[in-house]
Amino acid sequence: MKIATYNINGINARLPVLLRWLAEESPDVVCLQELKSPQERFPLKEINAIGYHAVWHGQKSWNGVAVLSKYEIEEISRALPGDAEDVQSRYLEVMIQQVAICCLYLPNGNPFPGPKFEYKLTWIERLAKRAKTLLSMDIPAILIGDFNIIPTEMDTYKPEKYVDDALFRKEVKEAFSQLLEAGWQDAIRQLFPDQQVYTFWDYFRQAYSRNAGLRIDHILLSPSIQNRLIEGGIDRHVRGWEKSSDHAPTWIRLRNSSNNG
DNA sequence: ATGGCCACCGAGGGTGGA
Repeated sequence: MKIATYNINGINARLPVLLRWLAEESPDVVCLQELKSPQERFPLKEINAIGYHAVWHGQKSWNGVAVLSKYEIEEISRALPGDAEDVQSRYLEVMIQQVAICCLYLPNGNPFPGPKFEYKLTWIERLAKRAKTLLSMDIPAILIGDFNIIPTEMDTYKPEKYVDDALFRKEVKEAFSQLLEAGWQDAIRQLFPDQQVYTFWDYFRQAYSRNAGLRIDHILLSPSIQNRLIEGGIDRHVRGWEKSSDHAPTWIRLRNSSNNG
């Protein structure tokens, strides 16, 4: 089973890019972030037409998350527990093929310091709590999406530029490493232990052609699914397409649970 | 040090992204 995450940065503006990538790479499951579309403007017809089911949680102008799948999708939740007042569409938890998949769009948090950064920290605490519950359930689970976290210096082209950036603040890096200490595995780093790999390149200043990137999209595996990790990668060439998102699709392939396929 | 690019909404520039 091939599972991907892709911050699409406006699903209607990027629909040709999304459909082309789906046709070429044929992932089984795709977690999308930043739909930037109200619920009713999600392009379901086009997505169904190429063989994908979809569950989504839209929002006018900002945020919005979706899960596309060739398999049946059972929706578990469309809100991260812990704050009934939070109206931002940033979390969608589903069950696909006995795997709990948590599609998330973690708040950016800039500028630091300020209320947006505080919201980010609170959101991370809520996520950590949900992640802990999932671990206690001892089921195959995946935290996947745009974390807006640069985990280590290795994950940015220029660490010194990001010291006081909300993506690289120590509180945020610590929260990420605590998830790993709790038992979650950073699948992409596991597969590329010594290599600088990025998932995002700014639109500014030819960031993509200079490879001035960040690794901020992540796929974290619960212990009970880690032995199923076969391979993974970042479809960085998609970032070079006309009208592309500033993120690139990031994916892993898992062995089937019942056999070695 | 700053701004640069791109999407959103809505009808012009303001806001958010990372």
